[in-house]
Amino acid sequence: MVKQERAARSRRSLVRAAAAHFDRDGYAGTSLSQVSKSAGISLGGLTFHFSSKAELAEAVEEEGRSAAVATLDRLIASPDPPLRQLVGLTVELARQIEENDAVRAMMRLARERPGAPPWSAEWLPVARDLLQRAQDKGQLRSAARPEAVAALAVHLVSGAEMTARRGAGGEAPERASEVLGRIWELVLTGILADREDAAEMVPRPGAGLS
Amino acid sequence: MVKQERAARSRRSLVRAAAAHFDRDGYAGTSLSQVSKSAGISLGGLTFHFSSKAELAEAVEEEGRSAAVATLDRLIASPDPPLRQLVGLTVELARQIEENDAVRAMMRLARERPGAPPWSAEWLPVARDLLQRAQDKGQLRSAARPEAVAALAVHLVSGAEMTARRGAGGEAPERASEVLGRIWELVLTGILADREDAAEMVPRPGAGLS
Amino acid sequence: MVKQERAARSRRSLVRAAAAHFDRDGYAGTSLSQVSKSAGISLGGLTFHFSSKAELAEAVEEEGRSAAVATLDRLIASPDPPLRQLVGLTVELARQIEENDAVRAMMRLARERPGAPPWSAEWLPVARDLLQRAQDKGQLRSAARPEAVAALAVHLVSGAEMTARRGAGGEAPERASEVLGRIWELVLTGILADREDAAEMVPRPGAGLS
Amino acid sequence: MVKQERAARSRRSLVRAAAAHFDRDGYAGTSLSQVSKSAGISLGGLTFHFSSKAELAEAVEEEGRSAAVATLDRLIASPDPPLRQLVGLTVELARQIEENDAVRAMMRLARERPGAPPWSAEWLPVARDLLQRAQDKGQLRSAARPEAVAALAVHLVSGAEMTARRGAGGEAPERASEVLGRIWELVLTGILADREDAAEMVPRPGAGLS
DNA sequence: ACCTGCGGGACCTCCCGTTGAT
DNA sequence: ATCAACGGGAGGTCCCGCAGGT
Repeated sequence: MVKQERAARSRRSLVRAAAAHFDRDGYAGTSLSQVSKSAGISLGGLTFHFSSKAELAEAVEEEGRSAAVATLDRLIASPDPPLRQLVGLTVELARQIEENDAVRAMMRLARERPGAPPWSAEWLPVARDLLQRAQDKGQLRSAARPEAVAALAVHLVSGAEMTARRGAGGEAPERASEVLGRIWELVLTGILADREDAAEMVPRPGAGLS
Repeated sequence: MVKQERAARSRRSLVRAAAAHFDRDGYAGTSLSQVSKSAGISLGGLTFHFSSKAELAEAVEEEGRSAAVATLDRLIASPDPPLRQLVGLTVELARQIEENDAVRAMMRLARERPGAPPWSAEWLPVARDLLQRAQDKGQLRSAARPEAVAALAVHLVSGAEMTARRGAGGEAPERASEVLGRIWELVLTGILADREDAAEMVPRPGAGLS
Repeated sequence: MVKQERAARSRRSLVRAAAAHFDRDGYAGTSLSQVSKSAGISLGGLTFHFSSKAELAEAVEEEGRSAAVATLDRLIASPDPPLRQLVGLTVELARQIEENDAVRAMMRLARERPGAPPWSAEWLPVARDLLQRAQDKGQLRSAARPEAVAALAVHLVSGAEMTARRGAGGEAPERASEVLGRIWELVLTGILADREDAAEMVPRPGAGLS
Repeated sequence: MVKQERAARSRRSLVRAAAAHFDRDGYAGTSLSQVSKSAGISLGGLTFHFSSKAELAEAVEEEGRSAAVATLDRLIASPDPPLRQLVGLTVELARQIEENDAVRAMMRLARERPGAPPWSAEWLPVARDLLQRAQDKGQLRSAARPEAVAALAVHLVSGAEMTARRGAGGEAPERASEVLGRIWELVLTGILADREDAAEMVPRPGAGLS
């Protein structure tokens, strides 16, 4: 019993240390010896818990993923209207990205590891569902097709991750979640003073350099 | 003369091969021997041109950066209105990201290498200037402050990079630049059917989980 | 327990093999792969015990130094008169130099490695002390100042090292310690038949080519 | 003609630079690129003059050797008595060792390069001859056999080299040639106050640790 | 004839991820 | 859960050709 408790604590501290390293240095840039040193566990001990580097990375991914989906689950349980839920979902995600090493590590690992499923697969279906319901309730402009808004959401979350990652060393620690909130206000109502101009603002695909 | 020509060709093929590897595997995940093999140049030859991995990475960054700024320079020379220029700028950037290994590699390296200036420093000032002029001409809604729109643009370009990167292995080769175009159409005119609802869609910062 | 024993044996055989190589080829001329091969330990195993070449060299130096000072300690514990102790000290040192790879390697490494303290610092103070006592007891000629005799001892030990080193490959395996003994007999009593001639035998410093 | 002059100058500056490096870092520790940089000649140029590192080392050895034998030749032409010539010979050698990079490099290379003839082969015959003549003239004590004195001379020159080499970085730049002079004064007349004690000062060979 | 730019591999030191013996 | 050892590359350097210009 006591042994198992100690083992669980070791495992947790290994995952936590690994998350920090994977987040900062990526998969290839992280060495197991660094992780074991940060966690205060011998390299042999690390091997006992995770028999390979890939396995450790998967544990970190799992940790981050579950933290993120826990947030999602809490949010979609709220009684808010669907569109607000979508916005809240991305903003909360951004907050997790800012504050949780494992979440950032998970996103980075999902990108860098070959064959891993993209992280957006976890929440995109939810987002699409919310948007469908928003459309059904007439909250969306007719031109705003759910699929396009979902793509927008993906782009914004990507941007939030970059903002959070860069902000760590910058002098202006602007919070990614707040930036994202301001962007949503903008996006929801639109940028143009005159909506009629929109058509000629976007270059036609394949048109080359105007 | 002949020598210099051959040297220049070798150098170029090294940079090209390195760009592909850095793009795919990142800085730490790329080995010089792989690069030299891909380029068909011996490791000694690589060392002659680039005395360290960091130097090679800098050359790749420079290559990608100059390709990108060349595109920017061409765009801002057009007589289009500023807002359209901004949209075109991001869309053309996305196209470069799709098509040019070196540009993708440059963006990735700029993130992964410590101490490197963020790539957005190159085009953000231009974007801010365009937005200021758009505001002066009354093209922006009063609520759309230039700084916020610039932040939006950064997020969208980040998202375009991720889209382009993921698309490489996916089954749906959706072009990042086209996706970006559709997103801009959405964003310019807004998402909400009723603009009055915007205020209550975005959670107040610091409010926690609503 | 058994593990630690095996580890100690591995370590020792590494140090022994390294001593032979450092002695023969010097610091820069010795490669770790050669050492690991000679010791019958894989290169990775070597790295486990000594994380760098410098660290291995230090272990070899320490090994040789301790062997030498052990000899010194045994000698100065004898009841012999001081001058005889000094002679015995250099002769025993010469014997160590002949027979012990680590001692030779230590002396060579102490010369070749930048920043390392010269080996003579270890025994010169002892020699000076012996000479001072010899002078106090009236065993030295008045012209033989302790400092000068100490310098002579240093020269002779240097010469013994060279003799031992060259002898390894020569056809005349003359033992350095025996040669040194004969030299001391000579030096103690002097070379000249007529001591009065000494003054005009040595060129005055700064006189150039007489 | 002009070409050849320039070539000779290049060659000389290469040898000079190489001497400094070989002296400081030894054969294995010296890289051709460093030498070429110090000499201000391209690496290809170096290869033109010396087609291999060994060849360059031989040129340096030759340079140092000829400088040393020139000194010897000048000395043995003097009308001094033989013993004084021997002393002068070693002292002048020490002076060369102090002042001439190539001489120091030559001595080091002669030790480090496998198969090279020992440098003492160059002057030992001369020394032996001088000692024989000194004995014939009755200048030596009967116990001072020429062969033993020659061995002493070799030891002293070895010691002078070490003194010169170590002195470079020390705080007391004591000149090797002056130290050697004082040692000779000592050695010529002897160290002991009472010559009768000599027999019991030197341990019998093979006696082990007294 | 003299020198250089360019390129080729072999190797070196160091580190990494992993595995048995205990 | 550890200690000890392994083998495979990593990045980097080295010594050396060889085609070509001056």
